[in-house]
Formats: sequence, structure tokens, C-alpha cells
Amino acid sequence: MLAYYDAMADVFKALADPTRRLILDELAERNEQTLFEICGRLTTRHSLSLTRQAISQHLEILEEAGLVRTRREGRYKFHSIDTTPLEPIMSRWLRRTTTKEKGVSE
Amino acid sequence: MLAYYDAMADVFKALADPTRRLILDELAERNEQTLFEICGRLTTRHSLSLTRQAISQHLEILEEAGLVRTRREGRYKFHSIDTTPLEPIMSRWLRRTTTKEKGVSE
DNA sequence: TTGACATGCAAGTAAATGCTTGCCTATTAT
DNA sequence: ATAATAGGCAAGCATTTACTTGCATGTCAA
Repeated sequence: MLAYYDAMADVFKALADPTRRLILDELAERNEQTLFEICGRLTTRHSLSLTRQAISQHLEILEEAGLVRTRREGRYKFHSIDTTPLEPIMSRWLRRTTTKEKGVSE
Repeated sequence: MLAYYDAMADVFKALADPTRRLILDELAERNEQTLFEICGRLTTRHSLSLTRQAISQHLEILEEAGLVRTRREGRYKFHSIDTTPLEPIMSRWLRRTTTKEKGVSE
């Protein structure tokens, strides 16, 4: 049905879910967290009761979108936020026409 | 299940759909378009074949998110883009900790 | 090696989402 | 008044999405 390609599709889809935005909030505050750490902090600090697998799936989506980077170390996997995919969002819809006509009427 | 409130939820949901992002692209290029004009341009310029109602529903979602503003004039309703709800997106996840530790390893 | 811990894989389910179809209202032109 | 135009409302359907449950893999300590 869609005959075009949108490079930012994964990023927008990843940001669409409130739990994933919460995860990004957590990582923005402290990077290098494991899956269990993230689960714990979401539960205790945000009263969010989700299974480990649910969080794991969210992290996978965030990682595919490039918003989360991971580093493996033994049996641990550390997650960190990467905000670079967010940068093109703003510039995409910044006015290409004159600023003068920004107001809707007149 | 979600015990918190996210003020930007509507904006992110609105941006999650590729057709709605295309509509914003169109309005960023030319404001003050009617529903029929938007339908026409999506069809001719983007090979997107959706019904008028589908586009109308997308515009409603965009308007509720504050990303589109409308002005009624007789039987016409003109749509324009409003990028102000996008601004908090960037600042939300900008590092609150030191910039030094942005790299994942070391 | 055995058990505990951290994570991964996959099928199933309930709810949300995008889209269509059909009908209705309001404004303008003839 | 009548018809055409621009838009609105709402039910129905198919796909997607988030989440759970159950089991499997890999790493580390005793």
C-alpha cells in the first residue's frame, strides 16, 4: 500500500510506545544498564509491572532503531542510549518556505 | 498497566504512522491545504491510494497532537503544519549526565 | 560438574490501529 | 429549490502490536 520509503520509520515506531520512552528516560539518566537493572528500575521507580521478556522485546526494538547501543561482557549485556537518530526529526519539518507565512491566518 | 503520564504521547503516536509523516511533509512544503488538495497531492506525487476518509482520520489525529492547525472558511477547511510540539522531543533525552561518558565503552 | 544467574527464542492471545464502506450535514452555484 | 461540492460520523474488518507463558542457551561460581 505504501509506495515510498521512509528512512526514519524504525525510529518513529520505536518512540511510539510509552514504555520504550520510559526506558530511554532511564538510560538517559544512567547508561550501561543490564536488562535486569532496567526491569528493576522500571518496577520500583515507575510502578511498571512487566515481565523480563516484555522489556527485552522493547530493548530489541530500540536497538534496531539505533536508539540503544549494547555491549556484551560475559553473561551481562549493557545497554546505553544513543540520541543521534533523533537529530533528523527536527530538521525534517522545519519550514522550507518563508518564515513569514508561519501564522495560519494572514 | 501504565501508571505514569506522558505529555508527549499524542505527538509520538501521531508521528508513528508513515502516511501521517507524509502529510506533514506536504504541509511543510505548502500550508493552507484543504482535505481534497492533500488527498490529490498524496495520490499524484506519492502514489498513495487512500480514501478521503482515511486521510481525514489522519488529519484528525495530527490536529489532536497539535501538529496541524486548521482554519474554517465556508465549506473549506485549511490545514497547516505546526512544529512547536516537536521541540520538546529533542531536549527530553539530551544527556543529563556529563557529555564525556557518551561513548559506550571507555 | 552441578546449580544459579542473565539472556534468548517462539508460539499464543487480547487489544489497538489503519482502512474501507455507507450514510449524513453544511455550504455554494445554477 | 436543486444539485454539486467539501467535509463529518460511525460501524465493520484485517493487520499489527504489546504482552505473556514456556522452554532453551550460555556464563559463572561452588
